[in-house]
Amino acid sequence: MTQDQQVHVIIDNRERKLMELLDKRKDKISYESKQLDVADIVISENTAIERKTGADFIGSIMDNRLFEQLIRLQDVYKNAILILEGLNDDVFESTGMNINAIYGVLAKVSYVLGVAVIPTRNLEDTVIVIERIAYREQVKKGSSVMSRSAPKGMSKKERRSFIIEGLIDSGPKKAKILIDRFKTPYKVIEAIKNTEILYTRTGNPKGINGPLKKLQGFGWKFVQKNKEILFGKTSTQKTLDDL
Amino acid sequence: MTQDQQVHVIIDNRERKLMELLDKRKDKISYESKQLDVADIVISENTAIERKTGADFIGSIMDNRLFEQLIRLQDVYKNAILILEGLNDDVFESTGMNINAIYGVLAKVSYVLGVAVIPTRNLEDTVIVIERIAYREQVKKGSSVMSRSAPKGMSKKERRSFIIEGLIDSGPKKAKILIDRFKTPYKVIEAIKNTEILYTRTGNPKGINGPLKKLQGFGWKFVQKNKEILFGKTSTQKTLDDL
DNA sequence: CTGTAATCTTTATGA
DNA sequence: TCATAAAGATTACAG
Repeated sequence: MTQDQQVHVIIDNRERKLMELLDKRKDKISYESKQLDVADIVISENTAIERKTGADFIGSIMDNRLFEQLIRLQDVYKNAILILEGLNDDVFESTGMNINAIYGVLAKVSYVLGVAVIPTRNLEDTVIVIERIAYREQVKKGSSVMSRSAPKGMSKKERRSFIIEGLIDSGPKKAKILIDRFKTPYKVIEAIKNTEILYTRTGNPKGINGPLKKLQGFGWKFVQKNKEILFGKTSTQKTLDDL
Repeated sequence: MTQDQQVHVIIDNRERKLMELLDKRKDKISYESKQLDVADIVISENTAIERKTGADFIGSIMDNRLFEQLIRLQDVYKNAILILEGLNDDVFESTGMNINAIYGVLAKVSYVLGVAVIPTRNLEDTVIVIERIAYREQVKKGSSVMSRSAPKGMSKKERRSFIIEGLIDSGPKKAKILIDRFKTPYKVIEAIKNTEILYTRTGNPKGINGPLKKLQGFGWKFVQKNKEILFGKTSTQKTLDDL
């Protein structure tokens, strides 16, 4: 899969270094530069990022600007993200600030305020994070691929897709299509059962006929494999009988 | 802010090193050790922490346990916190994992899943974070501590057995019984379809009748739940027809 | 989770 | 119509 879809973000015009790095990734991500007064990077209507280096972070704690900034960020954008860049030993040591206080703030930001905190090592990594978030927000929105292990908070539809995914030879995409069309796993299986493989006169599989016919993405291989899995059949080869 | 009040937490009994460090801070924080199945540190009824070192973090991404763990954590405790301990250069370099993947996971955990991520440099710092969070929960907010035998997720060891496991109320053992008896997934589903729930004269479920009757461990709850998932509504309430 | 390879479906094209 | 090739999409697997 080549995910060459471009994403687009808005960068505060003071983030020069960041823009330089983004220029090197023009094929993946494009940006426009603006004067922003609440965030450093805007991903979408709902999502924006505040970027702080370790020193910035400590500094903004000291002069009490941090919470003001983050609260404003949250006020404007539903998904407020704080990228903490290069919060390493040096920063902890070079500042006269109490370590307890630093972690107290971190705890408050992430779990009381509810701001998503993402630590990065440097600006290069920050670019990666921006790209990933933008990709998720702009391209992958709504293709929730659930991991095969959480049969708990799933809705009935999700659970059915999940069952189908395990029951037949398919991934999440096809499973969803099938459940959307046939509603229940049993109906899906019935549909597969009632779908026939068409052969050419010379005996080569050509296509399918039946309930799955009108759906996109389901061909004779799919039917053959799943019939084998579900019903144990092996040879559906009826070449000469039809004549 | 000097905290005179003691705080109390529950630590999973495998976290020996952590307990050693906590022992040195007896005046600030007390703890009890338990076998926890969903978190590493429990702060209060609503708040619990999963602690992962950099290597743990990468490892749990690779074998897909991370999201399962975090979703369960979130499911049990309203405030789910992930402490990322020592996620430094070494970790990034020593693993063959793609950096994009690592940051993709971080982004998903913190801003899609909504788990509070707090980076620390080492175990000592982790202790500080635990203390700060406990202090906030217990002293500042006056919330009570104490345990809560967490609802266990079904013990699925090797999830690689058979596809019937996708059925809602079936782990490996039941799946094996069903396959042993009915051979193919389709036959299993047919068997469930053909199994009726028996009701008392007053309309309460009593037992089952049909293919699953003679198998051990399959009752009306199993049939009811799975019929609903597989076939949709189950108005199989036929109490008087049989008379 | 991401990136790449493998697999499958569909469309296009020539026999 | 059939067979093959190319293109597009999805799934499988490794890191």
